[in-house]
Amino acid sequence: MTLRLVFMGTPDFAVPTLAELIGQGHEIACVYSQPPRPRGRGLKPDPSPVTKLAAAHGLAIRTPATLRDAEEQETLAALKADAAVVVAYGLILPRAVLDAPKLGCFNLHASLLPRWRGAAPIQRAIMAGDAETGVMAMRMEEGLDTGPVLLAERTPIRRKTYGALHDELARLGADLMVRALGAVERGNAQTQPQAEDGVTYAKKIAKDEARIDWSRPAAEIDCLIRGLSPHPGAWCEAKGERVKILDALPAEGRGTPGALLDDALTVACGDGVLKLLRLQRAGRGPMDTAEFLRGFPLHKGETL
RNA sequence: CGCGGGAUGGAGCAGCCCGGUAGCUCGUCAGGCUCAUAACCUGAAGGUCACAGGUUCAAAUCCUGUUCCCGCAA
Repeated sequence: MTLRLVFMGTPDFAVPTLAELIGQGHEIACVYSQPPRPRGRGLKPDPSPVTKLAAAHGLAIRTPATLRDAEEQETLAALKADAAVVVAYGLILPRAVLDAPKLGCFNLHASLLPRWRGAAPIQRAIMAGDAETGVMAMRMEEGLDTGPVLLAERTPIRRKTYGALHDELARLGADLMVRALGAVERGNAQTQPQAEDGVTYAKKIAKDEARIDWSRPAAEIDCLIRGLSPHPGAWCEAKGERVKILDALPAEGRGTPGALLDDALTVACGDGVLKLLRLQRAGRGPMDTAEFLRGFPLHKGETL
């Protein structure tokens, strides 16, 4: 039993799902992804992670800048797919596209909807200090992440970083989507409308959000650091140099916000203190506190 | 050619501008000391200073090219 699918996705988060669908033996009629954009050092155009995986498997690839024009929609409809699987694609799907696949379009979203609809659900959940998050497979509608849910999987956030949670959810999501499609294929998929209460939106991360304001409570800064680690990385300035903080642990204590309370990178915050555990200087690799201090001495009394 | 930083014993760095015996903080090993709070003392091993050319009596250090890593930006 296999389905004829169209896959739409772009970043690393979507890769495990595509890989799993290929592994399951589904027929991938075409893979849609964002066009190669100038990125990285040198601003050289680089194909998206999904594009690379699709290319490695010899799959048909399309990278339109938009799905709004009729010609592109006809091309899609001509594929006569059973279903479309959409994971972090990055383009709005117009009605015509949503209606093209026989069984519909299904989306994988990395949050416990209706909380954190939108672009950066994993980061926002951590930054907000949520106790748990998860992934959901839903049937797509025209609204932004508003469709009825088929399956969900939860996971506690604890002290996970964005990077760790991202990878975990990408794996859980891949498995979830395979199961959801299985139900769809058998015709016994159950869907449940999203709750009307508790809707929040996960806005994209703005660059000025990544700068640490030591006058904020330690617990809040801790969430900011984990939510942005390792990318793009919360940062502060030390000796006029930009330093990313990749991991830290809140503790008891008090002092002038930004002040170092010892020789081991314990920083005073607006409420409580934060022990910096892993950091990275511009141009250098990430390193633990002890290593960092050997090459970049910071002492009690200095201020970040 | 978007801007910029970096490559030095196992780790993190200094030295490079003002060429001339390779240094610091750790780690490792040996011995000593001490029964303990990331201990201390002594000693030792370990580096073709990313790679390839060039300049020079002499290059980690100056010049040229190459490779790799990273920050910004997107």
